[in-house]
Amino acid sequence: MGRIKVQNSPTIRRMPSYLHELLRIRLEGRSHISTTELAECMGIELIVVRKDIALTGIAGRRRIGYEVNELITYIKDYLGWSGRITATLLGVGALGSAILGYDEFPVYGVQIESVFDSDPEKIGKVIRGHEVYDIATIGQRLSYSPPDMAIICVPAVHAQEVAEQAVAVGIKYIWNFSNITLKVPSGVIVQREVIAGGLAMLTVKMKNDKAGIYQKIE
Amino acid sequence: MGRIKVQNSPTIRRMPSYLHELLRIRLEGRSHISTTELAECMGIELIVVRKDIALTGIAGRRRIGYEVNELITYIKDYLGWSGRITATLLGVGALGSAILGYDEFPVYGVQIESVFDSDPEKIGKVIRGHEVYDIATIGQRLSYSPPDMAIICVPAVHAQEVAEQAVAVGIKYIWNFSNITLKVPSGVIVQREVIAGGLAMLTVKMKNDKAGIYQKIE
DNA sequence: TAGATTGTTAATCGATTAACAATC
DNA sequence: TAGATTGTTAATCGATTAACAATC
Repeated sequence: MGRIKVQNSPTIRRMPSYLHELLRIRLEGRSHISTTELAECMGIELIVVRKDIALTGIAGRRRIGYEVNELITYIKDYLGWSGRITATLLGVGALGSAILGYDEFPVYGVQIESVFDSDPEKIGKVIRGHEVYDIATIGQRLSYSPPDMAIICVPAVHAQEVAEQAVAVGIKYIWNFSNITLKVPSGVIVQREVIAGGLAMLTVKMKNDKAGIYQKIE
Repeated sequence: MGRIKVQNSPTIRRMPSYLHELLRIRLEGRSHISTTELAECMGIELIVVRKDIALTGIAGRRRIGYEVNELITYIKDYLGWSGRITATLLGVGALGSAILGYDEFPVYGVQIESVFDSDPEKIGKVIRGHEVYDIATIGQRLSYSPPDMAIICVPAVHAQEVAEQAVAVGIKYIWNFSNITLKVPSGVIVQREVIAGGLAMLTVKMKNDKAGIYQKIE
């Protein structure tokens, strides 16, 4: 059974918060920000922010700080959020619907392209602008050009089965909102931890076979 | 500005998963479980599970393992989930509604007692069995006997204001689902991190003024 | 007994924190 | 210049991992 280790996971957990704050700061029209100020407005120790920002590899200007746009780019790169991630939502119950309505996904580069459910009441209906497809048709609809990620919001009893279907069509990332640990083949990354207040995905960085935030990979 | 430090936070993050798994195992009618088996079925390293379980202070039986019911009790105690936590839900939009419908809250001892919103369309309506009250009446309704926790699901622009109202009525824990960092008086614990796949609250253990998972306390 | 498991102690590793150098 | 800030190196702390003792 292989495992993946998440490196710098505390830093990775904080990164989305920096990103969120920076996006807010950019909206205010600010062009530069110092770690001093960022630490102050986020309630995090200065040295922590400094170390985290340093990890992105960005160069700052002494006495001035970092260019906001540039820092946003560096953090996105660090998190692997710079490219667009296409996603399919599997299960559009209460939580799935809330996720579908989360209007900051585009900001983070996540684009939900399709929505599936097994409830005949929902199939064919349009929810938040997305037509709901029958989950039984997932192979037929997605295997030609699978999205990067499946967001699993089905009840726990169906989660494993649905995850396997997702893997079968070639999906490589699973964001698992169900209550169970999913067993998927090696190479598929299952993310089970979520940071609310941002609904941020935790980026997974591979390492060797050591401990950390694990997912069983079989 | 004071700060709180979370001790053993990696362990605390894992505890709800153990709890969830144990509840499942108990439903199967099992009376005992070994860390070997628990580690195997959860995909976590044996030694990690062993250390975590040891932290709860439970005594096991060699060659047999731990009594499932007892272990559940010890983990709940460790997390501070043994007593019942009363809660009020502030904001019943898509996410709030999903939270309201989360049927495992009672398992974890969280009891949502009241629901507030500011939308005239929703006030007075009954959503998932709860009458929605006007958020403007929160002081009048809750200050006599405030719940332990406020679950904040209002839009980011209102989150700070709503948090302050919650604090004003005497609420001591805030579970913040909004996108912003809340500024609250010292002594109120704001939890911003959530583990999905369990929607588990992260228990906060106080320590001295060192680093860790912080919340600004002012 | 042998082996599976708990229980405990020590070693290692990595994250946090402190201290200070560099410089605009 | 003085001071604010970045940048860097070292020290400390705590979590993970390894090793092994105890025992049913």
